[in-house]
Amino acid sequence: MADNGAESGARRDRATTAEKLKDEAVRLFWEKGYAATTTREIAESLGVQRASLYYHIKSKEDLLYFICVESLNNIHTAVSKAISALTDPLDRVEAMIEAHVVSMLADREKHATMLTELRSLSDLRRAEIVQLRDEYESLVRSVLEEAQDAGVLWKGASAKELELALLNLLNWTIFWYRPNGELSPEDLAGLFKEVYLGGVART
Amino acid sequence: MADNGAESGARRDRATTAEKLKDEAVRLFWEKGYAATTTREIAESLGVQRASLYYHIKSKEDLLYFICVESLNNIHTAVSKAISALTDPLDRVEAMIEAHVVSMLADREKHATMLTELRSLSDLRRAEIVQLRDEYESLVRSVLEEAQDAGVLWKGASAKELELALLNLLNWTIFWYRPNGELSPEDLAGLFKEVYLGGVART
DNA sequence: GTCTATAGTGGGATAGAC
DNA sequence: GTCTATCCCACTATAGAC
Repeated sequence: MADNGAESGARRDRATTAEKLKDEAVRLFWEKGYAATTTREIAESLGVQRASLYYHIKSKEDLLYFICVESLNNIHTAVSKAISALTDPLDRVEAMIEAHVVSMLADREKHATMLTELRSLSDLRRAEIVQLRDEYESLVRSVLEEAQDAGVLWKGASAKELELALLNLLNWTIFWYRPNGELSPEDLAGLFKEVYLGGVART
Repeated sequence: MADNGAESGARRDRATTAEKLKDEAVRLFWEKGYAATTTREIAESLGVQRASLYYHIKSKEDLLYFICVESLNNIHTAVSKAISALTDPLDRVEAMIEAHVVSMLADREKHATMLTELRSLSDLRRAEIVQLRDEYESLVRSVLEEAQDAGVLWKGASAKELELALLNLLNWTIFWYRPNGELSPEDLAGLFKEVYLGGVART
């Protein structure tokens, strides 16, 4: 019942203050944006004084940075794992879509914050996150390219173009998905697989 | 009367200070985010003192509000116009995709700001913008639904689901499109039409 | 590990001259 | 329509007691 979101209520109760801090930060960053979220609000949500935060973190930017790293590691791991046991190229594409959508929506606030607040990081840290993101996108592209080479995906566009179109189709979901809405992450993954692979025209 | 209907290409050179102010604001809002952009920066970019801004606007939020209204009016008008002369349901879907992509990318910063900074508006103004957005989305949905009714689009998903999938595919483009990149807005519209209508699987 | 208190900076907006 | 000068507030982060 209270088990919505990626991390169960039970885990949250046992979480260290540092972990609760990160959970609260990601919630507020997604709700209001990084720049508009104040350390005062984060402290209030946790029921501690502002100064106490700085025992756990060095700066507000630390929170954003760790959120971005975790987000990309999580989705990269989830997708790698989902396709690792499969050999059929089209099966791998479908498993990738499913894992991407389910992982992204299970940890929706974290992924959304990573995808939209990159610009708020310092140059150095932003470059690090962009590299992690590029590595993940390379994985996606290679799975699509293998399917093209196997002759089961359209070759009228480059693998890069197929990757851009696929990530377009999947990622925008974070802006309108609601955990208690009509469509589950699995429903959405199914819809996107149909649309991406089969198209919607019926003549 | 003298101001009426000034939408020409030479508009920028003759733009009033109020118009230049809005142009500069949208550039900065998209680059750094609304909350992270200061009125000091906007004034500096225009080469005026901070206080001078307040002759033209009542508050910083005014700028965001007017940007959002313009953005939605522009894309709604562009798409309405593009489909108005067409009767074939599939032609209308294709023209809608083309007009949405070209309009969105021609005015990229404005649309991107509207789509990502809605949460920074006051409750009242946000509700107004959400309604404008809903009206545009209804137009998109009705075009898709007519094509379903005509038997030329897949009926395995609701018109609402087809709409969500289509806007996903198109809108995320604002995050990676670069005006001087390899792909023109027309190229991208073509790619998205192929992917959305025909799918990418080839068995 | 959390507290009280505050330093130090930068923010949006206004008053009134020209 | 733009200027100089300034108010007042909110922000991040730190110092040092407990």
